[in-house]
Amino acid sequence: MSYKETKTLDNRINLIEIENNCKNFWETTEVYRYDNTKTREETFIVDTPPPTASGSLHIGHIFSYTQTDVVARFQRMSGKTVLYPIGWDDNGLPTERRVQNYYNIACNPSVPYDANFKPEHIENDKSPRKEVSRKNFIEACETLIASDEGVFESVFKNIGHSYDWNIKYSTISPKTIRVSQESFIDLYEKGYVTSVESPTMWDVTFQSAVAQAEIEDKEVAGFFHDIKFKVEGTEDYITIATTRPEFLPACIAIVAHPDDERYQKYFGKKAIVPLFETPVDIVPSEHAEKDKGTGIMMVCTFGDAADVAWWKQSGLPLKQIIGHNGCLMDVEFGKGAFVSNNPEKANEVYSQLKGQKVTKAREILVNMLRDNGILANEPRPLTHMVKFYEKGNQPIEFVTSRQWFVKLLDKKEAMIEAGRQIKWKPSYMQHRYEEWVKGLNQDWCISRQRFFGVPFPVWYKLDSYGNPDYNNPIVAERSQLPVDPMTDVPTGFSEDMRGCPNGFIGDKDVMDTWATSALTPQIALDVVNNDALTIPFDIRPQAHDIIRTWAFYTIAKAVMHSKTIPWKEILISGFILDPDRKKMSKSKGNVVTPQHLIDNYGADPIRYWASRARLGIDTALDEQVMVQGKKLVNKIFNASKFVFSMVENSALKGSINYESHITNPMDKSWLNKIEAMMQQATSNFVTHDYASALELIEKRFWDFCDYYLEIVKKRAYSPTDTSAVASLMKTIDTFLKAFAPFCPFITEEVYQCRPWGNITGSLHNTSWKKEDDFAGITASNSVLYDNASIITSEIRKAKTTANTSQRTAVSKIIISAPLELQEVLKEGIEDIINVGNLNLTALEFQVAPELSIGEISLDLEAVA
RNA sequence: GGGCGUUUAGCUCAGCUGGUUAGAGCAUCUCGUUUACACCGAGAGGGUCGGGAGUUCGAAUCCCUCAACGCCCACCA
Repeated sequence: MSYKETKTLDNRINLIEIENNCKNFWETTEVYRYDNTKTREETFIVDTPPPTASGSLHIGHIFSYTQTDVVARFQRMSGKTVLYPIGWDDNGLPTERRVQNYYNIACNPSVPYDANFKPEHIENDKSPRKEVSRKNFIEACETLIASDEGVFESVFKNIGHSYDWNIKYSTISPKTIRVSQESFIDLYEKGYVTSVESPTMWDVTFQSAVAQAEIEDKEVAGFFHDIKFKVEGTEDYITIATTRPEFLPACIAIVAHPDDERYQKYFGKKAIVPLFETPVDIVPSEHAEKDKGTGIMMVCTFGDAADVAWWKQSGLPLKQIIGHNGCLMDVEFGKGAFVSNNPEKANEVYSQLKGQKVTKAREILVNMLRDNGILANEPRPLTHMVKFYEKGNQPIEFVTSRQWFVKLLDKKEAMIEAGRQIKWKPSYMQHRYEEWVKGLNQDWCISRQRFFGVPFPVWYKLDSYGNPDYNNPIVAERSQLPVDPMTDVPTGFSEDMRGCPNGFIGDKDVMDTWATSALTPQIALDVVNNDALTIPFDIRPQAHDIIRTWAFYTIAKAVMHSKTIPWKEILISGFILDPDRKKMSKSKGNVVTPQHLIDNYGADPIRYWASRARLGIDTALDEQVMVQGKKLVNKIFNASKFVFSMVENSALKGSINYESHITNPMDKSWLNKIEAMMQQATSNFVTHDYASALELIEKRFWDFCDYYLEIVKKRAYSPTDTSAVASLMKTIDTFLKAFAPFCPFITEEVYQCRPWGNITGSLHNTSWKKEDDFAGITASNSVLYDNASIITSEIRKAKTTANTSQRTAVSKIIISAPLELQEVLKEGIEDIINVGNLNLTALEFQVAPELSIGEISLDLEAVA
């Protein structure tokens, strides 16, 4: 497979054609294929983030993923084989939500499977959501992600990311499910994971448990309600301020600060919950603060996280009133924990609340309080922060349910230590990680009451009454994996025993999506199946918003599974902000999609834009930088074309020996700068500072176009010269490699059309730099070239000042310089005369003892 | 309330192991050019480096302090 038929550059640049040729060439010749036969030392491993495949990519993805690609490309050209997998994070709630909306269906596990059901997308479908079986729902998810992922794949290919597409995975594939279930079993066997019945943060919209990392605070308007509680055995009332009066029926205690003078006399007494006539203890507790509200508060099960903590240490019975759907459950006063002095009245009041949503119940209850004169005054408006599930639109509630938890709180030290062994770039990002770990106050709830995810490889035995024995789960054997306990059967049982007394049931929950994506290193290793490779990987690239989730959970799992770190370095990219410096997000509606920018500017210019940004720095979207990139790409094309024409014109073609041809001091002086550039760029790249490398290379490249090329072009066109032409060839070759990680398309095009040397494969499989690249062809310094460029600049300035054309001949130049410098300059006299458009006689040197080497002063005479 | 970051030309950003006159691109203005490139070239103007105080022979760079903005966390009766 050759790159293209005619190996010449077009007269004008055609980016679309170039991009298509490259994509085709790279794919058919497998330029980016990972070599599975190499050792760990010969391999560079990237723990690529699997993007959430539901929905669309935004320009921020392209930004950060391109930065990683630049790093990976450098490593590849440095002789490593690069394990650079790509995957899709397609399990979990985002996909379910998208599927629900796209096909207008909802999953109802009690509906039977319909083999003929085909999900269909109808624009603006207003009909009621069709309920389908769990299996039909999962199939619909699979259908939609297949097409979403196709779109992602083509964008990534269009932007030139060098993934090995053979190493592609998805987090819902059977292989991944096996890895994830194996992880669960390992943690279970180590005793790190347990199932616990306890109050959990619960999203009532999705009716699922959620984890601390998925919580987002939102500012919400609400009211303070001042409610009067009678103190039993006295005529006194105490006023309690609450934002959640609907929790009155679930009140378990009244607390005030132990030092609070106002309430000392009530400690040990009971307060009567109004309307429900429930006596509750008034107790001293640090939980209350003297100067907040009225200084005295009610504890309910559960108004907030603090209530949960207080309840756990109180030993008091649980009064759960919020159901899984966010409505008030059916409870009966006078029974169990729901004590009342007047159960009849309490039940009468509660009957008006039950089945209502929280907000409606609050409204009803407040009206009843007002009507009964129990409000000390009218509700006072306030805005306060309320916890939401990050993808939900109703506040989370605390609901008691059975969930699987990974014990993390006892491993904080180990996780902080692991974080310290990883090199964070930028280094201050490690702070964020440590602060998060230190602030962790809950274990990791990994079960979700959803459908499209990794099932728990667990069943429960049923006793003779049909009750599940949650304390002794039947965990799948590793050889069985992957399993779906809802359809697969545990060893020793048969399908007809499912759901029957003395039989079994499957765990119907699925895992938190992070429980699987925290295994991306293990998933990648599983895909390539090479025993020589292990964690830690070389780099983990990711954005800073998911340090608390993805980075944290990946470290946690690596520590728990193998007591090691998952990667040596973590590269944190910044965000793309919209031009008003606001974070781009779907909810703000300011998301910019990448494909039209790629279409407008071309892939290389977009990559240039991404590569200019430093790690960790948030950057405003600025198309001016893409314009700059486009100019650079255009210049690479044109300068190369120009050099090609000189090469075609000269005798130098085929294989050349640079050392014997590059003899002119001016050329050697220039190549000294090129060699220095490559050395510096290499050391920048070694620390993943691609942006500094690019800055350096770009600066030198414009220097090349503006000065060196102008200085030597006359000589290069002369039939007797070979040095300038050879030097230009070496220069172009070097720049192509230098720009290759940043602008893979244009550099490949130019490389393939190069009229010299043997071209056997892709530029991107050539070597970035060899030890002896510049042996024998560079001067020991660049004084000659530096001064020649200063003289060139001065001549141009003089002509511009004289408002005359740059082609005008200069009649005389007097250069003042120390003698040593004059000697150096005389070695490049021919080029200096050419660039000034002078006669040989018109250049004069003057001795200037006050100047030192490297300094000149110039007198131009009579620009004619 | 805690942690972290940012603040440099009209805009987007470099520079910050302290050292000549603080840089680039875009934008603005002037001039030029059509055999590498109008997706062009040559040049010019434009900044008391967020404010204040300090260390130093010397500070955009180091220390302190204040402010604005952003992100994360906590509180949220």
